[in-house]
Amino acid sequence: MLTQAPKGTQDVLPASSYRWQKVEQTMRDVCLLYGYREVRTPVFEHTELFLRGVGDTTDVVQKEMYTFLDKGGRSVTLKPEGTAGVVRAFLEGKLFSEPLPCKTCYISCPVFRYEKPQAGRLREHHQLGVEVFGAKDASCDAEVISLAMEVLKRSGIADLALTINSIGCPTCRAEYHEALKAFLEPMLPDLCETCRGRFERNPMRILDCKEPGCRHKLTSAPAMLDYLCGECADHFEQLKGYLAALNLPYAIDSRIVRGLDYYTRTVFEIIADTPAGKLTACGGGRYDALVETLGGPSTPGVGFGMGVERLLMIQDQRGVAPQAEPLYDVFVCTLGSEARLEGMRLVRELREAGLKADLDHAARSLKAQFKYADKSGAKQVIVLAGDELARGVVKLRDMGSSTETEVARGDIIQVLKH
RNA sequence: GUGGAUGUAGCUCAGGUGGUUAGAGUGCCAGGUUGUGGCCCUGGAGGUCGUGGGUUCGAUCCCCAUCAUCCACCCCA
Repeated sequence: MLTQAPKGTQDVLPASSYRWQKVEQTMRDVCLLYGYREVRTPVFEHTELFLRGVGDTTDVVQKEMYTFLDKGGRSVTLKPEGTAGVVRAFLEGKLFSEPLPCKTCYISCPVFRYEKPQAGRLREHHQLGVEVFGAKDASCDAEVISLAMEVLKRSGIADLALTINSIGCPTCRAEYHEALKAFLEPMLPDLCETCRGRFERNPMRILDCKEPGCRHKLTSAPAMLDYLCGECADHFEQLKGYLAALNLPYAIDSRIVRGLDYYTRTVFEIIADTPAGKLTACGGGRYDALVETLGGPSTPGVGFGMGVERLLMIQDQRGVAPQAEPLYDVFVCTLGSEARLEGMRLVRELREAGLKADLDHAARSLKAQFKYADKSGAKQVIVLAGDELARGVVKLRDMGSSTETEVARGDIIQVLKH
C-alpha cells in the first residue's frame, strides 16, 4: 500500500520519461510555429468554476470530480478538464484587453476524474491543448484542428480519423430541442433509463446513447445540422471549406455531442482505431458563450484537449514509439584512486564540451565498468589507468567495432568530436 | 457507479484432487580473466505466495471479506 501509487495514477519512470519529453517538445515546436503561447494554471480551482463552466448536469461534474473542502472551508476541485481554468486565467489576467485573438496552449497539464480505470482511462491523466479567445471566424476552428493534427503527425500517428459536427448556438439549439423532444416523446417509455433521465435535462445526449435498442430507434431522429440557424450553418460551411483548403480529410458525424456543456457550433474528435477499440485521442470545439458565462466580456473561444497517455499508447500500438537516445556518448573507466581523480576531471571536460559522459560511481571492477558502459549504450569508452596516465595518454575503445587506440590526454575531446 | 477475470522473486510464469527447507527462465550482483563489454560457465542476493479472517493437525492451494490490477459498460483524453 505504502509503495503503491493511488488507483488510476501512473509514475513516469526514467526509462520512459524521454517519451513524454519528446511529445512535449513537439507540442512546443508546433505552438511556436502557430503563435500559441503557454499558460500554466493551478491544478485546483474553486468548485464553482467547473459547476458554472463545464455545466452542473454533465457526468464529469456530477460524478467524476475530485472535490473537497480545504482547511479554510472552501470547496475546491482538482481540474477535470483544461478549458475552464484557462478561461478563468484569461479573465483574471485581463487578457481580453490585449490584442485579440489571444492564442494559448498548455502542455502536460494534469487532469483528474474519479472514475474506474481501464485501458486508456486513468484518474489522473495529462492533456496538452490550446485555447483561443477572440476569434470568431471558422478559420480559427480549422487552425486549431490543424494544429492538433500536426502534433499527431509529428508524433508518428498521422492516420487518425477526424470527425466534426456543429451543435449550433443557444438560439438554434432551442428550436432543435423542441423538434427532438417532439420526436422522442412518443417513444420515451421504450428508451433506456439514462435516456429517459436525459430527456428534460439534455435531450441531445440521448443521440449519444450506446444502447443498441435506443440507437436503432434514433436513426430517423431529426439532426441538429438541419436546424442550424443561418449564421451557424454558414460557420459550419466555412469550416468545411477551410479544412478542405488545408487538405485535412474529415467525416461529419451528427452524433458527436461532447460531454461538456460549454460547446457551441463546432465540435470535433480525433479518434484512433486501436486493437483495444476506438479511443478518442483528442476532442475539442468552440465555446462562444463560456467567457461571458463566467463573468467576462462576450468573447468567442475555441480549443482542444489531447490526452498525452493516449497519444503514447497509440504510438505503442502502432509500433512508432521513438527510441531512447543512449545515456552516454562516452563512458570513462578508471583503475585506481589516482585514475579516478583524473576521471572526474576528464568527465567534467567532456561534459563542458557537450558530450554526455560519466564514470563509475559504484567503485566496481573494470569488467563491471565495461558491462555498465555497454548497457548504457555508450559508443566509446575511455580507460584511465596507471602507466598510461603517467605517459599522458588514454585508451579509447570503440564499443561497436571493439577497436582500441591510444590518444594523447589533450586530444581526447577533439578525437571524440571527429 | 454496474458486471467479469486475475493477484506466487524486479519481469514472464510453473507449482496433479491441501503435507515438511516454494521452483524455472530472464534480469540484478559477484567470480571465472589481480587492465576490458556482448557469448559461455559458476555462485549469490532477492518471496509477509496481494492483505485480513475462517475451515483444518496442517493452507500458495478450500471458504469469506478486503485491496489492487486488467477487461466490458457508463463516460471521456
